Amino acid sequence: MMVTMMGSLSTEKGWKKGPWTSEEDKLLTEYVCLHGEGRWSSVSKYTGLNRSGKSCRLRWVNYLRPGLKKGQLTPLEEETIIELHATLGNKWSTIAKYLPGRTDNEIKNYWRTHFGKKRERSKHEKKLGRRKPKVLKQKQQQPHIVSITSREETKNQTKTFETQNNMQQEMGFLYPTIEHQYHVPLMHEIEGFSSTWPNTIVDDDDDSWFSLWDFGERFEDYVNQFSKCVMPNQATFGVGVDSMQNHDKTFLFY
DNA sequence: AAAGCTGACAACCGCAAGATC
DNA sequence: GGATCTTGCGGTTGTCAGCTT
Repeated sequence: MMVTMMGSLSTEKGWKKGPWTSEEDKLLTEYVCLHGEGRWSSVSKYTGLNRSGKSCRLRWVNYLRPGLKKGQLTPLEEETIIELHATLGNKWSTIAKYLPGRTDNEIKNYWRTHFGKKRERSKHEKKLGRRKPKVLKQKQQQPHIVSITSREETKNQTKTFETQNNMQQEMGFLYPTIEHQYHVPLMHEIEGFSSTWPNTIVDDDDDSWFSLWDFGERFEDYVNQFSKCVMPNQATFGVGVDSMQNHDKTFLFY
């Protein structure tokens, strides 16, 4: 039998589920103030809250914890997410470490909203035989997309950069773990690049994800910088030619 | 005006790893 | 050393508001 997820149902153990009330929030907040974070399974015992430890932790981490930023992500945060996802993949908690005040859940939702569904829709359209590139909503206000490299110019230039573990890094950010002190430059940290993410068209091709980006004259510069950097969990980083019809752009794939 | 669609968000689930008994 | 418990993570789904048709 299908169980309604969001309704105020109780589990077999008797835990309440569904949206939290302000009273429940208050009880949980008081508990954390007194006992600190952790010991989530004890929350119900001390507060009378009929919520599982898991549910309490999630509510605290994603909604009640002090210092959380509310509201829309800034363009810089969006850019950071996109770039980190390109290197880290779906490591939402790791990505969240670079965005103070933002939760992994929030970032995950953002990504799925802006890219996941577009991919699904793209696949759907592919089935229907009408593939069209989709311009990201946030980028539509930016200037028109400029062709970077012609199809003919890059047709036979597809190349792959193996990740390199011991490169001396000069720009970008550091991964937090000791064993991954890699340095990957963010777009805006490369001299000459805009502080905002370039115009982007998103589409999918099987299970890979790629973008068409307007790098202007600095495309090769960025590729060279990026290819010097270690990309954890990514086997390759490459440059190829857009395979979509009617598009003559260079793209990056992961 | 109503129905359908879409994006944003909150919250649950399963699983895995680490901690504790 | 094994069983159990706790915690954290990533994936998924339901709801709702706003937009489009």
